Amino acid sequence: MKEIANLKTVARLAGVSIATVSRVLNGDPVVKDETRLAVQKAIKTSGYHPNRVAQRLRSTTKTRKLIGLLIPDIQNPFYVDVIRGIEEYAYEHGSAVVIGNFSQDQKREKLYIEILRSEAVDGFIVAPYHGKDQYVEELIHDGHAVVCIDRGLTNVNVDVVKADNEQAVFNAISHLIKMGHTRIAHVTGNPSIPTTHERMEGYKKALAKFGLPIDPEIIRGKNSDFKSGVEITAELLDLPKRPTAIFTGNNLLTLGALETLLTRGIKIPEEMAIIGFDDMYWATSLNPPLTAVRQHGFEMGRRAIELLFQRILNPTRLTANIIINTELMIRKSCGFKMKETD
Amino acid sequence: MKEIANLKTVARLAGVSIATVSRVLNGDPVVKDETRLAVQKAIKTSGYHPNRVAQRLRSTTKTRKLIGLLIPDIQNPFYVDVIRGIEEYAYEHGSAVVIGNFSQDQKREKLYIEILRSEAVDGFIVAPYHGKDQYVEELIHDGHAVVCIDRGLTNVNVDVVKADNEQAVFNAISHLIKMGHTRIAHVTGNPSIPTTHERMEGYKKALAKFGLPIDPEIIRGKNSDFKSGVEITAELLDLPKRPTAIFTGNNLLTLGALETLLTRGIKIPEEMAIIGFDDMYWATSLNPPLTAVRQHGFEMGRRAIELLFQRILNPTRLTANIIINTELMIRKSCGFKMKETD
DNA sequence: TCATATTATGTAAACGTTTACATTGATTTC
DNA sequence: GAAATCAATGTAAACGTTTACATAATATGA
Repeated sequence: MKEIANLKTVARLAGVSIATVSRVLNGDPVVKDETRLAVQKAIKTSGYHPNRVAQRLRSTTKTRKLIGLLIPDIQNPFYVDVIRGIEEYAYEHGSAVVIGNFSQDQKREKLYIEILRSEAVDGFIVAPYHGKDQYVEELIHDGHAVVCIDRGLTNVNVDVVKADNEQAVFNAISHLIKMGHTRIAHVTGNPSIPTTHERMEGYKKALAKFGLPIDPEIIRGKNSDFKSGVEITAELLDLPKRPTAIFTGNNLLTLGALETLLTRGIKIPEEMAIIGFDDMYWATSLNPPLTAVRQHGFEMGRRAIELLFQRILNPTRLTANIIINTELMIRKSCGFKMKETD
Repeated sequence: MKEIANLKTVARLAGVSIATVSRVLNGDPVVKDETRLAVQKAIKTSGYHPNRVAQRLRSTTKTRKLIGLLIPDIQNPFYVDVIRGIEEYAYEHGSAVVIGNFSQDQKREKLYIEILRSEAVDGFIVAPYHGKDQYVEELIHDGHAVVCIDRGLTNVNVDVVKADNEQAVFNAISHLIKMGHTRIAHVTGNPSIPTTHERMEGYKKALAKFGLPIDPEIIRGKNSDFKSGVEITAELLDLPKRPTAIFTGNNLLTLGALETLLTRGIKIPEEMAIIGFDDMYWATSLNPPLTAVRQHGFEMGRRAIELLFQRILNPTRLTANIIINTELMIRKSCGFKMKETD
């Protein structure tokens, strides 16, 4: 390992003390221009780069440009968008991001929180495991800067950036109803995730508004993954009184549903309409192109880290609750039912 | 901020010195059982967690459980698989992962390398920007533990985990030829990426083996993204002498190609067959399901971090070059041509 | 001209660990 | 019974920074 330049090296080279070098590095206006120049030259020739570990250890006061990110499922492209939004902003500000992907597993979430704590990150962006999340609550309680994304926390005041889940699903279901559907299934996600309930609310309210009955038979859910989408769609198809449309609670469920419809040879949208939550990059490459609820993940990530930076600078400011609007991207997967009912 | 327990706190609580506490924490067998018990109790009651920043600062010798990951494009799900493989293993070993997504931008790659260096990570897993990558080479030269993934480095001996790109594409093209295709287009990726060339090699060798001509007109590429896939496929369709099959160089290009085929109303595989590099989770939900080359990204990630850990423990061991086999997943997107030639 | 204010720099402590070395008390050896 | 060994623990330096404080050099005011 090549011996690496540190403050001492630079100080020796410039013929000053390490304090002066440090001052130059931190832009302290007190140093004489002449000295500053000499130091800057020494920094250059020695190839010095500050050691962020030492910096972080030393100063509890300043922000030290490392932030922690806790993601429930990195396989879900929605979170990849979120990550990109966060990372983009972090990059612009010279910060690095440590990512913990806890795979919707609480034990794992806990371990990552411990690691990130002891890495002394400046703050956390978390999509909590659950609306009640003991570990995240502790984090906040202990005075760490925390911003929740996608999901809030019921017991605690905290900055949150999320989508208008209920409204989004309300709009999507309303659209299906206007298309003439009266028997609309809902493939829901993991019930321990707060968004699942919000989306359910929107579903129920839309049915209620149009005076349609709520049939528990066609509201089904296991997890929020591909496999559940496959299985539940199969169950729905086997029902004596089949739905004519399916609303899927996230992008993985959507793909699972599509696979089942495809292998069973069900025509979309003639035999089964479908709207999915999450408008992914592959939605327009599908045949037919998928009508989907678009969450602006990138934007959400960006807003979250902005909030986090603000909180780090001002730990006592009031908590904010940012709701990002969704868009219903109408394409071809639920388009023809209306004609049947003409 | 709640005052946080450190060695001193624990030492005071247990009535010993901080050295003894440290010894207990590191499992030094020299401490008396009685003392060990007392210390362990104090650790528990104080809620002590070691400060990884201080640990990392202090000891250059031991591995300090932080590894750096440099990814060219986190939007590409192939890399998400790789990340998952890495992260899974890291998690099992109590390590954390700092991710830098450099978006195939060399300046950005450089900044992340600097950050990760100064974070004193134990080692790096990198998919280099280019076969010649000055910054990664410097890293290796300076004695850091580095493993390359997906792409090697031409100038330097380094551990590499990659796919058998050439063979993979050779197989895919051979399959198309056996299906009766004689005019097969190749939508290639960004030419600065080493894998692009390896895949091209496989394409050319397959054509050569079957005595088919190589027509530059139908070998086209810009970048490795969705947009390029859309545009190049449109160009191919507008050609006076249209190809009957397309091979796309990565999953983003594939989706782009599919979108164009879809909007133009081209029937797959009757009017245009397609095989894509990268078998993504959405491949079976496509209509028709996509024939694709499967790279085992998760496995690749896992092997890479195994290599990295080995190298950290033994910096002088010979470099390894692990080639992970791919599989051609034959589905429905290039299935019917044979009949036409019957 | 001398005390005082100002400017620029240096000194040393601190952050929380690990670890070489020193110290203590007990035990063994001759 | 003194010397030597051993076991268990403590002391203090070190990692690379930042920063309060001390110091030195210079300028200011009477």
